[in-house]
Amino acid sequence: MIEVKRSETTCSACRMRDLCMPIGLSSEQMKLVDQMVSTRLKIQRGELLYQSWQKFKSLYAIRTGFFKTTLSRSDGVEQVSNFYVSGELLGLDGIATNQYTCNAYALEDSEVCVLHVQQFNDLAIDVHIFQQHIQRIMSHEIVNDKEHLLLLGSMKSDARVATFLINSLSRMTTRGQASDELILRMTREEIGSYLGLTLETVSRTFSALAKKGIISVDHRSIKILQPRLLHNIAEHQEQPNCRQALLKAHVC
Amino acid sequence: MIEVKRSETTCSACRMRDLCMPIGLSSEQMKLVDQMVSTRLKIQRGELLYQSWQKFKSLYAIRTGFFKTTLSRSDGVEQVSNFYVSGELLGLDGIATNQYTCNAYALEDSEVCVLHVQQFNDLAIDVHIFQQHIQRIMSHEIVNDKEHLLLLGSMKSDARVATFLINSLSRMTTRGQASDELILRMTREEIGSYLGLTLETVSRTFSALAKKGIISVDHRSIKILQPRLLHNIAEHQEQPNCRQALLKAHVC
DNA sequence: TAATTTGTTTGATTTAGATCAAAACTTTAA
DNA sequence: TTAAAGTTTTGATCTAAATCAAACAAATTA
Repeated sequence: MIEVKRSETTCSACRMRDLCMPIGLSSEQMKLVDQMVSTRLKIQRGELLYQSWQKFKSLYAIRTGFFKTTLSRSDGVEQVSNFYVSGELLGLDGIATNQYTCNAYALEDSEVCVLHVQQFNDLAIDVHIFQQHIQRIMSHEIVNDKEHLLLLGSMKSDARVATFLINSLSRMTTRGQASDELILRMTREEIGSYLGLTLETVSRTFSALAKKGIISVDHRSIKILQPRLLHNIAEHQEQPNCRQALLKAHVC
Repeated sequence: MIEVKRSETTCSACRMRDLCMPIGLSSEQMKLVDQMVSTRLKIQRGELLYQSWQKFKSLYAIRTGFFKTTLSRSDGVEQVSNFYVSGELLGLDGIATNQYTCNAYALEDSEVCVLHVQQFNDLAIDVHIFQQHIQRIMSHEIVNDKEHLLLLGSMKSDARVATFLINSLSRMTTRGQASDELILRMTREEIGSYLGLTLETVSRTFSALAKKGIISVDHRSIKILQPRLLHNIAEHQEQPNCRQALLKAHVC
């Protein structure tokens, strides 16, 4: 990506064009977009960026750091719904009803660019390509959620954990350094909550995969030793378990 | 599938304005939108409207009928991801990658309005309000999916079934006739697939609710006798079960 | 540095819901 | 009208994963 020098007031590293902008905007339009994302925000580890039921005011592009979003049950207990890394966009769930429906927590000290929805709307009138791009990101979010639905609705615990590892790794590697090593930013409990499992089951599954030599686990550093086998486990649907919650595809 | 091309007489019941159009379009813009939804399509019970991996060509507004969407696992087995009633929009999952990611089946003889994506894009340039509206619908889809995630990740079987009944009823009643009676269009197996349960568990839960006098079940017709108690079951999170997959909210 | 809190692993036991099985009921087809 | 296929209910049994429990390791604080 080619860096275009821009006026001193702007936070160069957080411009939308660098984060997730598609080609197709004129420099005129670009200028408008850049004006919009001029606000940065630092969030400390453990802090809440936004909360369910708050008025939707902004989208947040993650500059650096790591976030989780959680869904609140009626009794106040929370389930992790997603993890977000730098370059990704937080807050899309707020567009529907003008209220956020998730809680977004920083899992490490982070920095975000703030896209105020007012500016955003004003801009959209001029820059429909930008809006189309947001639409694409939203559709991606839908696709991700559907995958997650499939995982929660039909996969066994070891397949869930394997899928989690594979996805985490690919998400890291697409954003820069490729490797077979994964540094987890979240606790076993948070992984469990995300996967619909208890923390003990997550831990046991890690141990079992390590014993088989498929991964090695050192605290929060996971090394994928046999990616092929890990994929098999993620994919594998055993015959006897095949009925659960699923529709006859005349496979089993 | 029977293609019904339209002459100059508009298919009044399927115009976007009637389905899901917000206020805010000029009659000029309205005219453009109407031109776009000029194609109708009849789909018979059991038929496929679109399929995972097909090229994304259109959105479909349901005029009459009832649909399910399913997600395909790598082994071909399918899980129900949602049900759609008349007035709702199918195909949004295709925008992200220009491929559908679900399979959409008609559960009864249905009719849809076709929104060709090409026209859709041409139009969007002129009618950004329309695009904003689509964005809202997409965000709603995200919110729904998140709710479904919460259900699959943390609710017990009886709460899942109760939630399903409550949501089904409210979805019906918002679209016209209010009542305490619900005609299910899908099999127990499809409900189970949607809820991450087996058909037997769904059936047993219906029976248990009926025995308690909370609902009455007559084949596919369900009457809600004690909505208050049904809500309790949907909401209720028992203390002992509180740990599963969930985060400390210092509630239990 | 020790003390405290927070997170992780591993083992023993329990259980909600899956699986297996079979009868009964509904719909479609012939 | 009967037959065949598809759907639903109910019962008996099994099992994957939850729960309970306890020791241990890391991180944080005093």
